[in-house]
Amino acid sequence: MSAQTRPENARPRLSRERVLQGAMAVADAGGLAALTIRSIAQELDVKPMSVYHHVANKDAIVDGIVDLVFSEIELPTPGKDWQAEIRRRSVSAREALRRHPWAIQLLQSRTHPGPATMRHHNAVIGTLRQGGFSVAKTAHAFALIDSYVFGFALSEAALPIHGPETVPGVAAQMLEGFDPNEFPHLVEFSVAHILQPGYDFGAEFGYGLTLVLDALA
Amino acid sequence: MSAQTRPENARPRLSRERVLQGAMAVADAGGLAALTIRSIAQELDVKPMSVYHHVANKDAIVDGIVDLVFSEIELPTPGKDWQAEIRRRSVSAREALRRHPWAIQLLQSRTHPGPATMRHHNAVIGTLRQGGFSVAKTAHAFALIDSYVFGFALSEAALPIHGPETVPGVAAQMLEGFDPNEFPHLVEFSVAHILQPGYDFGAEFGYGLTLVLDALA
DNA sequence: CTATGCGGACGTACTAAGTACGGTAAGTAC
DNA sequence: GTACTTACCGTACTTAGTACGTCCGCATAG
Repeated sequence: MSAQTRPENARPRLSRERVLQGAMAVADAGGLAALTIRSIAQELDVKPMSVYHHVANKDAIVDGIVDLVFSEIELPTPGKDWQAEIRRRSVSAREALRRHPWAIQLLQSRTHPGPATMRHHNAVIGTLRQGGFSVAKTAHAFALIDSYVFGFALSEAALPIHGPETVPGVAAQMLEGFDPNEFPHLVEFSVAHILQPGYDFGAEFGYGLTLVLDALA
Repeated sequence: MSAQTRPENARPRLSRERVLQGAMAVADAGGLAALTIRSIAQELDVKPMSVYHHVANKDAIVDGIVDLVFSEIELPTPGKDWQAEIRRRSVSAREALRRHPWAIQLLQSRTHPGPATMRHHNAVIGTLRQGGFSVAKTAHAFALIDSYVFGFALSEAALPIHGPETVPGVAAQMLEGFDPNEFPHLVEFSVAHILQPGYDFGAEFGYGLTLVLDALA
């Protein structure tokens, strides 16, 4: 029998793509702290040092998975209605960052954008320019929109809330050790809003996005 | 001679406060990666394990310095003109995060707010409420403003730019390895705006802040 | 078929970091 | 003085990133 292919039950060959996908799976499951060379190797059913045949070092892996996240964001189409296109891309970006919250804190430290990141920025800028924005206005709009989108994702990820049922416990824990009378506005806000049934911070996103896009128009 | 006081040239006693100040100095100087127990100890002229007599673990140090950053933000005063007060606090917040850019990526993972953080949130919410915002509108405004402020700080910190003279080199490095024709909008934007003398991303902050505050009014 | 070369996977081991555990010395209360 | 407390430190264990060298299996040359 020819040995040109591996036995069916063998794992496929390692590759840069498989390393990055494995790394993303690890980060999704356990957060950035769980992302170690050893955990990635285990996820891929391989020994740690094998990973290094496909990526230079851990930083390259991190750069790679950040670009993977950008590749999940729907690109706006330059030439079409800018407001609708930017809205679609913003909603998509927020969803991507919700799926991969660990990516947010990496956005800051990564200075080696990958191809998906470049395509993304190019498409956003092109959509604004062809939507009638001058170069200077494009800069304003780009800064405002992305600050809002990424900032919202940051706030959302900072909330230790995973499902409505966890809200009361978290709120109680945050206030524990403090005198409630010292923070009357915070207490009123918690009781009258956050602790109400049906509270969902994520719903705020659309409200702010509409306000921002209208303000730019 | 009495030994009730240490010799003059001796370092002062360690304390939780000195540990946090030392940790902040280390982070300011070398970023989060440089923040290790050993580096903090060296900064304080002490051995590593001595630090642990004043803080429970490294996480407690991180929680502590995040709260220190919040303590540097000017609080808005409930009852006064909300727009002016929120603007002052937002400008102050952005400046604090520029002094301590490492704090941004920590905002996300910290779920144990300190007293300064609580005071800050309380003051912001109080200012909005007494500015005439309903509880629901306060939630909208709070989410929008803070998303913008923190998101802007995140974007600003993500730029590997430290002074105008470094811009061309960074831009060149980012495009290196890519075909410029693939990203025409990005190239136009870079050439026509970013590479112009006097370009300063930070100046965008005020523009977006005004737009956001006006939209809320 | 055998020999040979190459590249992917791996074993070992070094360094740095967090921190558990117990020791020691200086101060404090009586 | 004696006993207790507090602050500081020495040692050592564990987990991480990764440099270095080895081995094995496949592909191609002969």
